[in-house]
Amino acid sequence: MKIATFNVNGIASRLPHLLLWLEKEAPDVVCLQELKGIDKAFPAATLRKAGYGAIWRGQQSWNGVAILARGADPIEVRRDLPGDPSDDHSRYLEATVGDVLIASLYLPNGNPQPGPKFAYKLKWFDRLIEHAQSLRAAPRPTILAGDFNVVPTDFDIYNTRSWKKDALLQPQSRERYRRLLEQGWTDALRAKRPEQAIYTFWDYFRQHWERNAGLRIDPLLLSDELAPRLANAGVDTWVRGLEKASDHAPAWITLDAPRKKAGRRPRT
DNA sequence: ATGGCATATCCTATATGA
Repeated sequence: MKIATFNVNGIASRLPHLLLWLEKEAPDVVCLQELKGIDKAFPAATLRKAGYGAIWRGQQSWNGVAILARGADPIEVRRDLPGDPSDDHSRYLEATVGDVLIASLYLPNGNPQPGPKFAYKLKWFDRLIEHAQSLRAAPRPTILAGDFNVVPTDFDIYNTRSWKKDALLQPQSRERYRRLLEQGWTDALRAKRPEQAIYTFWDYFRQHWERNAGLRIDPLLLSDELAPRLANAGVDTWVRGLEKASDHAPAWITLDAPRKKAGRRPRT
């Protein structure tokens, strides 16, 4: 089973890339972020023709998240992060696909900092930590995937020099990410490739892609029911190299089939 | 300290992103 997350930076502009990638890599479940369009503009029929059922929560111009499933329809569990009824950004969507609970999330960027946007980011992060804790309380295979807008450590960026004051590297952001992981989530790509420089974002400026000057900000977090099943993990960097690409590339994991429960084996 | 580029929209200009 292959599960991926991809910040498309505008699904209308990126639809050709999305379809090409789906066809080539055939992920079973996909979390999308930054749809940047209203619900009515979501290309559900086109994705259906490509073999994917979908749920989505759009928004005019900004944000927007979706969950796709190959040959299946994700069953929506929630479309809001709890904790602030006044928050109307489309940044969180949660569904079940088979026996897996999966969340597609787009954490606020938070720049410039300090300021109201950074305060919103930290508050949103606190709400995520609280909700994630409640998810951990249930014994169910769970994945949190998306654009977390945090560079977890200095190893997750090509060079910190011009990013020291950026919201993505602030101690407050990193401390929250660490606190989230401490609940018992496994950062799949880092767990699988502890010594490797892995990036999922290369900004459009200053030829960052050409220089592989990237950031790793699109993780997939696994609950402890799933961590032992982690088989492989990677980034489809070829998508970032396409003409008119998103500034993010899809990140993915593969999971082994669940182990048969001991004692349930039929006698031969 | 600024800007480089890309996207979307109330589009010869502005807001947002990371």
